[in-house]
Amino acid sequence: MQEVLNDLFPSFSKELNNEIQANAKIHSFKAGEVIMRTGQYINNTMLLTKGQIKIYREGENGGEFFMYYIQPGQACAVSMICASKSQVSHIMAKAVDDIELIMVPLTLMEKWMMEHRSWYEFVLFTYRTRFEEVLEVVDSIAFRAMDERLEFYLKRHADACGCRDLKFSHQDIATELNTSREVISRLLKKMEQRGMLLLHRNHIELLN
Amino acid sequence: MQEVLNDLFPSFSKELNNEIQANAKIHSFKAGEVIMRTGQYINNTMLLTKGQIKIYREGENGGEFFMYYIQPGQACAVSMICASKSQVSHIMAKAVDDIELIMVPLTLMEKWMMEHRSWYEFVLFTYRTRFEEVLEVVDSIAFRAMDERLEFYLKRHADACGCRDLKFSHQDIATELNTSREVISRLLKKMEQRGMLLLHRNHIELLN
DNA sequence: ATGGCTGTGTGACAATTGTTACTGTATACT
DNA sequence: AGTATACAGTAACAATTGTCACACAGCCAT
Repeated sequence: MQEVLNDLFPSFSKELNNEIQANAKIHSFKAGEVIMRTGQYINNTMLLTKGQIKIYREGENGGEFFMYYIQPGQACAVSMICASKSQVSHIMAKAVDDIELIMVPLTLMEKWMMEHRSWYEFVLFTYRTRFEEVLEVVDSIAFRAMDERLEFYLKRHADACGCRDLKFSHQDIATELNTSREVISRLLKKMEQRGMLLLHRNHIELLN
Repeated sequence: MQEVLNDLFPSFSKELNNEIQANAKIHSFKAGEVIMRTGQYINNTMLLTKGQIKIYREGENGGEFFMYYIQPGQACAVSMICASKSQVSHIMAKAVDDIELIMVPLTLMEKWMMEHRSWYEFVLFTYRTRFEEVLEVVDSIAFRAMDERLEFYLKRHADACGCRDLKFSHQDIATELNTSREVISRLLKKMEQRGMLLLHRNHIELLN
């Protein structure tokens, strides 16, 4: 675990690393598993060490609106914020691929805030970047029409996987943008005609 | 100031109150003044003691999308998050009426996190509630059509002022929801026909 | 190969939202 | 009082988005 921590969380102090190794547990989830449900009580802060997590906001009618990715070396801001009072989660987290994460009990999470400057800074950095990311999401839905939102969506996923080949069906995208498949098909077709991408079955190839 | 602190921030410890009185400055703004601009550097955390503040997200084309209110006894979460590294603001804050606030230099804000448990809890509480509030905003635009968003908007403003008479023009509402006046007029008219409210000039009276 | 399933393409249409244009009416100002 | 201005109502139309219906192609299992 020492190696993983040094690699992915280089800002953590030696003492903090020792505390983590002494107290935290490693969990793993299979691809597609739901890690945290809306309404579930949160008792741990999670540090992601392997794989990717997607964070969704759930609608009343079963919608799953995509908000952001969590990458290795990052933490779940919601689990940190809620942790302080064993609050209920307002989001849903799903494993994209097989993942591994370090679970820190909330009591320690709080204790370390006082004792370890590097932990304090990490937590605040996490808060800040997630807040900003959610603000960008607000932007995209408050100010932009579906065509631009789709571009924004594709771009973020390409950034997340670091590749130009996205393995989604049109229905997947429609669900995560809370619209219908036909709308996505139409808009993708237009983007293909403009030379922005190539469409394949279950797979979109970004150009340019 | 002691009295104001006791009244509006009852959770603060005596020692914290003393520190605040020794180090913080009181500022005031007139109704309608912009307190913080998008892109502006943040060097202070702000505690509101009088009046109300509205927080907006600004669009590229000049839109002012309303996100939430700050009430007396509350703080600006963005200024706390950004403060830690003198970051740039991603939101715009405007005084609704004449306001007064306590300005805390960011260096102290950080120092107190370590030294005063009541400050630490206050900051985390602020983060958490704001994050949740923004998530609700995401909900409203991601999952709901304009009629429901308008209801949500009116409800929040009625809660904020604690009254059933909202002194807005249709244009005000349209701007803050990033739509056009005609759309708001149409929807308000329908709501009036359903007996949900009464329309007057520059003034909407909620019923029920 | 056959049949069944999922994913995609498309047309037609409905509903919502955005835009333009033009009223009239209340309010503020001189 | 008379004028200018901001506000509100509304009709007509455009554009976008949502819904329904159906065709067809690729893939998998038998």
